[in-house]
Amino acid sequence: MKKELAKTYSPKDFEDRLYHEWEEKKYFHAVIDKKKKPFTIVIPPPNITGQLHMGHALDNTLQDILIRYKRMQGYCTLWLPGTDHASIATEAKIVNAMKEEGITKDDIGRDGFLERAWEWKRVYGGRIVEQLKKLGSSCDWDRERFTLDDGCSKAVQKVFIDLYNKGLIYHGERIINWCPNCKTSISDIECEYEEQDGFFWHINYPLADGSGSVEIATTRPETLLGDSAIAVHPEDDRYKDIVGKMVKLPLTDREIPVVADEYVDREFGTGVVKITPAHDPNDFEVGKRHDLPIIHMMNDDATIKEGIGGKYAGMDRYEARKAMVADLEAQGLLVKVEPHKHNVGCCQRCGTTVEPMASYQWFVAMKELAQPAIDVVKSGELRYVPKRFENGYLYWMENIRDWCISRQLWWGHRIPAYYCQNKECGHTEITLDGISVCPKCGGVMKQDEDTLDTWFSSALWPFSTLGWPDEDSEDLKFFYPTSTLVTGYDIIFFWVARMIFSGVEHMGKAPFDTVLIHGIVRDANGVKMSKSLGNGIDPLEVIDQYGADALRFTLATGSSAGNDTRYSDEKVKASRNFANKLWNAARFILMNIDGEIEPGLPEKLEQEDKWILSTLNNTAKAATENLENFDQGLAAQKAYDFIWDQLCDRYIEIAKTRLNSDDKETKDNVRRVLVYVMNGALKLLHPFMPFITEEIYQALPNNTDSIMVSPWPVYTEELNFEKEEKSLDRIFALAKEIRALRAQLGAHPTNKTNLIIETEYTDDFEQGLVFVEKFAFSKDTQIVTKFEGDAKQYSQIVVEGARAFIPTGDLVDKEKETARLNKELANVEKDIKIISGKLNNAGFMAKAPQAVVDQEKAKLENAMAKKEKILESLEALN
RNA sequence: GGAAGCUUAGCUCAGCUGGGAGAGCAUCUGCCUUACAAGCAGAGGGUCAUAGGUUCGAGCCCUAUAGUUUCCACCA
Repeated sequence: MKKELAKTYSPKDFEDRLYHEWEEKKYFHAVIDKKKKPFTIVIPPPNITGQLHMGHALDNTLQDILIRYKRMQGYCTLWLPGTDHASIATEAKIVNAMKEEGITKDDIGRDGFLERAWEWKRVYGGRIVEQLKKLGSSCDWDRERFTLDDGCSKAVQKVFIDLYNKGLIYHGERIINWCPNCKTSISDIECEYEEQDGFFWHINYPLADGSGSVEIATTRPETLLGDSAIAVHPEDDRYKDIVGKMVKLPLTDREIPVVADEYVDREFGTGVVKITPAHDPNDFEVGKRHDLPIIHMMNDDATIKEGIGGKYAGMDRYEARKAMVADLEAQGLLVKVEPHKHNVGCCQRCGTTVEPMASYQWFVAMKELAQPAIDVVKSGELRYVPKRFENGYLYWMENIRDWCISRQLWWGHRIPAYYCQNKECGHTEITLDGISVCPKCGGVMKQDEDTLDTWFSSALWPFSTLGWPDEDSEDLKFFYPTSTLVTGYDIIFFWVARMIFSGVEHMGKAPFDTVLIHGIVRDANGVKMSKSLGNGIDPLEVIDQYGADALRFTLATGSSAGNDTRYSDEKVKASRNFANKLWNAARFILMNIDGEIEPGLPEKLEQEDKWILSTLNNTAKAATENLENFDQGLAAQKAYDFIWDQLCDRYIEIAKTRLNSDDKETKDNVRRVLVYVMNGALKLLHPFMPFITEEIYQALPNNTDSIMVSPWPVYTEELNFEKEEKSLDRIFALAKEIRALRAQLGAHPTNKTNLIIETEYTDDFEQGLVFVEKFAFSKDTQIVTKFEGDAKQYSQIVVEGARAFIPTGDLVDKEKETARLNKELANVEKDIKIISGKLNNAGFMAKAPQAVVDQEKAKLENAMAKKEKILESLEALN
């Protein structure tokens, strides 16, 4: 024996130890073996600002399950880990930390800031990695990457340049979402809409020729300062006459034209819209069509601009709104104010209301990139599990807009664009190598100050981490495309979609064949766990209390693909109890094998051995199918049911008789089966509960040092014992009936039931009978003799043709027994009615498959027999 | 405004291509049976949201309705 198991299950005592052992033995490390098929997962890189939360725990548990399963199946498995620099999130944290010290970014400058950022990474970047290890994640840490490391940065630069050269990245003025708090542009999907109660202000714009005024309605009166026109629908008869005229822009001395544009909805508001090209995407388009000036009226902190804003200059946008509305009212230009609900875009990061602004930024032209990314899903080259997530993906891709990728941040990949400072030259150079002298005019070149959207680098993750752009990288050749990507539905657009088009564009192949989508983790009340609500539960505390295995098992069985899962302590406790059950079963086996037992099965198998082996065999088959279908929860459940119900509650109980035998061979045989079945069960459970299964496996006799690298159980015909399985399942049904009867009769466990059995079954039942004697129904029942004498003196139980008789005596309460029998009689009669109804149905007889018909016929026969017996018994009682 | 998911036992959820409703927790009863009380043996509890339809047969397929959640769009 190699190892002792502690008396009580205490995961803390071995989880860390085993993890270190695995790491030392390099079990996580993928060594390219061309004889094997690769199976690769790239981790969704957690932010370096992050702390492990339940979402990570779920995501990584699912990945580890797949990886461990495939590793045992003999694939060359690589789970590639890493972290994300998380440009905006990290920068915000550092800025906040600096605030405490009373320092701003400008105080320390770009280099000083980056120094701090790297220091932050050094201190906190490893935190989440250590936390992932607590969970048991079998990542190849030798290949750990960081989105801002040299390799990834090189990939980013190359992609930028390639796309620029193909004309798919461009610099231009567009309406972007501006966060006045983060002081950077953000992409469309980083802008989250929130319904707010606002107002609709109706304002009169006087016609310049003095012939009256035009009433417009707006939710944002302060942007009036940036108006460059008002617009009406070209076919709106009400306003036909004013098109082309000028109106006086209130609160300013400007005059702006009335234009006609089909964009205007005649039904909405007054049918007249103020056009502010610099601060509204639709107005921007209208402005382009009518060649209107773009008037920027706000600074990057959302205060009103000097020079445009007049007396409002310097005011915050909401302050200005108040002041302007008051002034409009004073001038009699405010017609009315209506309450109005509308959606306001907010910064995903900080919640500040974003300001749509016309701005010069870098964009990725998406249309051309999107099409192949649509095709790979439509053709089935890449699939989502569950499939329904393909709809959202395709819709998004088909309606995609250009991606704003430049950020006014310092922490990130700096844009490799250099501009000639000589205004007459103005040359732009995009280059990997940096450049300080203009190749055209010899002037000074300066690099773009901006960095790239953090998702630009994560989009390349499946190949940048494997060595790209080095085409000769062995890792890249062997492991790309990767296999399964596991992530939550919340980042399909941010990340998955972008990886797909990037992979197709730069590698010519989709980056993975399957995207496994899971839901989010909610608390016991179904509320999304979040920092701000404070309802998050720290996975590390759960691990500390119940063990990583219990947490993993809970998360794996808690939901099916694509669906949210509710976390509750009760569930973890139940999982821990299961681990405890397994632990004790293992202890029992170890206690009884008493020295070395040869791994492998004995020559002679008893009926119950065949039953448990066959059941294990079928469980392996079913669980494997579940895993292949990405139904991890179902596979885990199968292992659970097998271990608890079949192995512990039945086989181990049965085995006790033989373990007590004086015959060495009898004893050894059952010991070997016990060890074999336990090993098999451990393997089926290992992907879900890696620690406890390893700890037990190492204590049991077997052929491999670690369960991690032992082969996955494969279904085999040799261990398929259908007859024994059926026969014993029938016996168990009988046992259940007997126990139920005993319970109803109030029999005390020490008061043994004398049991007499009669059956129409011959061979296998005779064997079953022998077995029943061994099992003895948990020692509360014993067989005294075969049936003889007057059936009327017995309570009886019928299970598919087998009958058991319990002598009526002190055990039987006459009234209770009569009631029980009457109830059973009613049930049987109901069954008979249903079944015969079916059999008399011409349609059923004509169309149902023969097997179903036969099944029904057998059921009817059984039920009829049962009815007879019950009637007999009732008669006997009275 | 558009789309998708969900509605099954008191609670949380499984139920594969249609063939007589399941688990865990909770509740109740009896047991410290020498691996495990984090356990064992039982019991109760469901017109599978509602109404139609297809079918010999529907929790499962179709249609509509209600409730609920989420995503997308964002007409000032």
